[in-house]
Amino acid sequence: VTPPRTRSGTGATAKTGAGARKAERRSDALTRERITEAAVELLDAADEGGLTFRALTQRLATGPGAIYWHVANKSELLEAATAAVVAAALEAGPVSPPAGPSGPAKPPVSPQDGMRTVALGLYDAIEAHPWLATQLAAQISRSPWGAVTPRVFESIGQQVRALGVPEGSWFTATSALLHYILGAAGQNAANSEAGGGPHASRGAFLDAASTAWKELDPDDYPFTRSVADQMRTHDDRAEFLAGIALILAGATAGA
Amino acid sequence: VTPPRTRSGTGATAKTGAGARKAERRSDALTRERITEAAVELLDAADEGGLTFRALTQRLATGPGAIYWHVANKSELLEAATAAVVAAALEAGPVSPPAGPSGPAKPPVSPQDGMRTVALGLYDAIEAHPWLATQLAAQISRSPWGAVTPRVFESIGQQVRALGVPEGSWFTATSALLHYILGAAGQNAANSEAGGGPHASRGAFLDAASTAWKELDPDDYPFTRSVADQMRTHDDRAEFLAGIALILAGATAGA
DNA sequence: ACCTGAACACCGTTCAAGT
DNA sequence: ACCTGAACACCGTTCAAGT
Repeated sequence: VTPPRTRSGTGATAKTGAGARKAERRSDALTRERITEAAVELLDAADEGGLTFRALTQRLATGPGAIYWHVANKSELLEAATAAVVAAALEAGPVSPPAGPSGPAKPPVSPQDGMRTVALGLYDAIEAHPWLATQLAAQISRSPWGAVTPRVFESIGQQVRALGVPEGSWFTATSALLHYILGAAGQNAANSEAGGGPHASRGAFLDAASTAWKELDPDDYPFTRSVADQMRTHDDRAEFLAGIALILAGATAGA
Repeated sequence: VTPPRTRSGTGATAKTGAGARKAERRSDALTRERITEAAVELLDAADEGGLTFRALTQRLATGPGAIYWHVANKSELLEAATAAVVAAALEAGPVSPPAGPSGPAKPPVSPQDGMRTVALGLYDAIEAHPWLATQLAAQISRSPWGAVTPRVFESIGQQVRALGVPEGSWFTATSALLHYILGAAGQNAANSEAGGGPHASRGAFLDAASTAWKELDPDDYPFTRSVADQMRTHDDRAEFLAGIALILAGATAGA
């Protein structure tokens, strides 16, 4: 009575129109991968609340029992969706994991470029899948022994090491970078999401926030007011990378 | 037909036994503060999932309609609970907000101590209320114009300024610190929570994680394996402060 | 082995009705 | 103005039954 535990696929992000797709083909068998793929699509379409066993059964043209045969419960499904998206985001990075039987030896990248690649890979994945930041954070703190945590930690950590951070600070620096990446990218994703379109009302969103900040009480909020413009005018990607650079400066300074 | 919008109280964390309390007194009127207080208690007792309108009505000895008269919906209730706990955590800090008609002038604190006080205030609040990290992160990214975001941002930012960080880096440094604090404290809270007791099986939790990390494939996970011990043996509070110091070192270095 | 779908115990929210 | 509580539309999950 043990369900099959197939390894989670890597490329589970099949792009489709955001609209609800009607029940379609169902000639091929139901697999853990197909379920995970559908889960990712539902999460992308309607964020957190979009993933429902009802919606899932409709999209896959089955009953809930069929899904529960492949997946233990909803949180396992969320873990699988997270793992799939993270794997896809990280495999393009400079630390490509299995590497095969030694391919044609990629050109070496500078440590700075390596770090940027990893950080932006996660940044872009979170922008494409806004639910990812929350899920990743939850999974990392809830089960550090899971598959996802070491995968992310390793990718960042290898860059930390390559950049010459002293060994005593490896854990601290990697943790700081990890938390910053998730937090900043998550915030950016929320900004991008506001208003539906990827860039439609993003400016309006930031304008509203900036304006609200400038209307705060000058006595209680002098700092926030003074920084309101800095927040509205910045380029998000550049700002994100500036944060990475700032942390790395601290990590290599000896701390 | 507009419900009253009383200002959210500051000290809403009334400590009570963790067990479910039976329906009690109900002589006094229902207020937004009393509802928020009960919400915080339910969240503390059973994390995220513990806050339910059913549980809330039972604890307050009312029907759901009564609660909906004071509070628009569940997410507003979560916002209020977050705001109350954050206010309590921050009011002890070095930047005490209204300050009254200039009291007896507190002894000046060094910028380093000020930063530590603010950071540890949030750290402790998150450890006492593990749901806080997620809620705060969600609220900060979803509505930067809300009441909570500027409150937290200001507290951290004033310390950043006091520490002599160049103005061009204020926003970046404050963001990095904020995300680090939420992430690291959230992770610590999850560790503490594992096993119910505050310190009961925390060691076991970290041991399990550390052991799992050391059993990873040496080819794919050299870095994670090498820091497995660093993660198990560290003192959490010291590690947390080391992260703060690391980011500040980067921020003051010129970045 | 794999799938079906009715059923169960919940949940947030509404709203006519009371005081 | 404030509260009651039945009702609604959902949700995750189970499980006897089919193939």
